[in-house]
Amino acid sequence: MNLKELARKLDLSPTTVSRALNGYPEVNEATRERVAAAARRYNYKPNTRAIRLATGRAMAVGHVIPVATRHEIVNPVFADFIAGAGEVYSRNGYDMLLSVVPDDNEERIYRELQSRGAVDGVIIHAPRMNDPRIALMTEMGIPFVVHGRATGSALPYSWVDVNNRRAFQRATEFLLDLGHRRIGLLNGLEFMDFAIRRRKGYEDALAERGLAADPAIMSSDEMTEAAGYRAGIAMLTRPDRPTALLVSSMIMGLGLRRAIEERGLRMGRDVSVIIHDDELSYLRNGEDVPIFTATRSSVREAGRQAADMLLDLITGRQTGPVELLLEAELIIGQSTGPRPTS
Amino acid sequence: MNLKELARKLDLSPTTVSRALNGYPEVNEATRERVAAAARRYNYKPNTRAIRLATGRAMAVGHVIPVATRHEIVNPVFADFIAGAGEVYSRNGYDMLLSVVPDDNEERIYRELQSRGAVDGVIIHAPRMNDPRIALMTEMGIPFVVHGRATGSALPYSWVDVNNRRAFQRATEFLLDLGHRRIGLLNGLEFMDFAIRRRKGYEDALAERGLAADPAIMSSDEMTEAAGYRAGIAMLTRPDRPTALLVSSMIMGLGLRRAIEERGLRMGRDVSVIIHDDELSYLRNGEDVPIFTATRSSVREAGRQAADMLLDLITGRQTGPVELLLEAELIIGQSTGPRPTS
DNA sequence: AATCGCATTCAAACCGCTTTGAATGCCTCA
DNA sequence: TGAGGCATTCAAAGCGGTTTGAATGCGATT
Repeated sequence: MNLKELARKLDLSPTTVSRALNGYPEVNEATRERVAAAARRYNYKPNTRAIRLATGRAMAVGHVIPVATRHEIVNPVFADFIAGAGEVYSRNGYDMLLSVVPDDNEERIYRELQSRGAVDGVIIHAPRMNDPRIALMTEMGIPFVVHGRATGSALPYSWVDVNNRRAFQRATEFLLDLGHRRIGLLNGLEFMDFAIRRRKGYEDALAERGLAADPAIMSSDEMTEAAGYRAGIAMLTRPDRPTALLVSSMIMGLGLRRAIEERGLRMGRDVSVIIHDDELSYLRNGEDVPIFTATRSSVREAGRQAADMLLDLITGRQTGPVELLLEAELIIGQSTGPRPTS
Repeated sequence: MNLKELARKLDLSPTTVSRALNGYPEVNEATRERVAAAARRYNYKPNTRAIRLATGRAMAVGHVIPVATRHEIVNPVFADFIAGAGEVYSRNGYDMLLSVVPDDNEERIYRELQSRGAVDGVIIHAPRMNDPRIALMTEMGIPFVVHGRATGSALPYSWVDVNNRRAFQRATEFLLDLGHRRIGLLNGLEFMDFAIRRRKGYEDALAERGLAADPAIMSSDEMTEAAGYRAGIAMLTRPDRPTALLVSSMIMGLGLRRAIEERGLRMGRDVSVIIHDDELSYLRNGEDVPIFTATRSSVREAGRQAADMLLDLITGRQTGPVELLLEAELIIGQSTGPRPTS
């Protein structure tokens, strides 16, 4: 059952039927009702493909998921980010298009999505420093929202980000207040923007108390369990081992905990740990009592906000760059305590 | 740049250009090359919307990701499964459409995908016992592949699954061979098909040695870190605590390890643990030496296989139900040892 | 020289909707 | 009575491809 057929049954032109169903004002109310009834009766559903071609809108949003070619790693926060964004899309009748792409091949995919007219807008994931994608998107003229920011990018753009600098600054200050002086950092890869900002926050807090960051107890790596373990072992076997550590993710924190326990130490007593908690649904930081003291910010909520913002840009409800900075909470768990005396 | 324009530049008809690009045989080779060169030069990409309308094919595959309404949990294996499937799709020019849906609302979404003509086929995730979606898909006549199986479904259907029963049977036997007699199970939710099969394998192995499964040391829950911890604490505080545990996921295993260590026990000495390892990219089971003894099967590979199978069904390269049972490896790590004498 | 077959190419219809510009009918007002 | 205005409906032209059926040109065959 298509529009033409339905129109014939009603003895109306396709034009009128289309207008009746799409709520145009120039249709007689009686006619509109007749059409609506027939549409219901014959179970008419307009063909999406035709609508898209006719209107020129894709009614779809693209998410390009870069897979680190180096280690084939998929960022675990995507699942929850996308869950949040997906809610918003389906509420608004948009589809979500996912492209999984080796991260050395992203530009081609964006260009293709654009020229094929497959999407009306795009979410940029995992921005790096001076990320070239921002210039690319701007040049292509596709509405886009960045999840995170790209330090060094001259152009204005829309983004949703957590205040990573502030979060890690506060976390560091909290450790300093507990008396810690030797505080290590287990960071993500430091060409990722969020990692740069976290490091900045950490260094700023130390500097403010006249402490210098010690590269020997700062690491930067993929945020996996194994990397957390590896860096943990390396730092904790040093004679001048840190008494506290800042960790960029829950998963890394689990690896670190393994290292701590393997070294016969106790987390929260011998070594204090603060992680960043994205509130991944399958990896909650404890239930009533948090396992880790953490800077916390829901990545699912970020997904919702970014999707909302993007739809605003696509539909023209908003123009020009929009920015949203979410603050992370600092929640106190069992993994921190005063500097051990000894 | 569209087809008409490109044709004009080449001084050819749209027909010929279209055929040249789509590899039809009736085009002169010289012409084909000329067209290909021009397409490259002008960066021509056929408009997806138009192709879809003209051919009636969506050139897209749907993945419906159910989000557990109870706890809002996104299954962490999706990310890697989708990474695997996505590779296959993009190699074949298909798009991947993701719908994130509360799990009580799935049917409507499938019907909609179908009637809107948004996809050519669908992957069914996380099948449950007697899963109604199989009958639904069959009735709607959409090609589909199930990731997993649905015990109790009478209809034939295509699937890709791990031999979960066999994996857990072997794992249990391995523990029995190490002298363990009191072996617990930390399973996923037991309306999920894979969980039913794992339990079956575990019970079969016990029964074969004349042992009965003890419900007091069997749990079934969401596969989160917290649930692993909770079940671990519960079982390990029993006077007749198990000396070995089978765990349905790496993440749960991490929670269990936390419980073990908190109880002052040592994993691999006081308590043996075998997990199931999906080889999630961000959660590798150790690097050279596995942390956990594990039944191992790559979910990313499963994603590739399922996608391949689905495309075969869509294009008609395969008809009728196809089945693929992947065997899990049993890899020995540091989390198992002989039953402690005491 | 006329016919045929083959390799190429093309014009036009079509996919199913939206949208523009025009037409129709009826009522109102001068 | 005729013009103007308004409400309503319609025919036809897109959107950008694919596909059908016909046309063209040319060498080979009779």
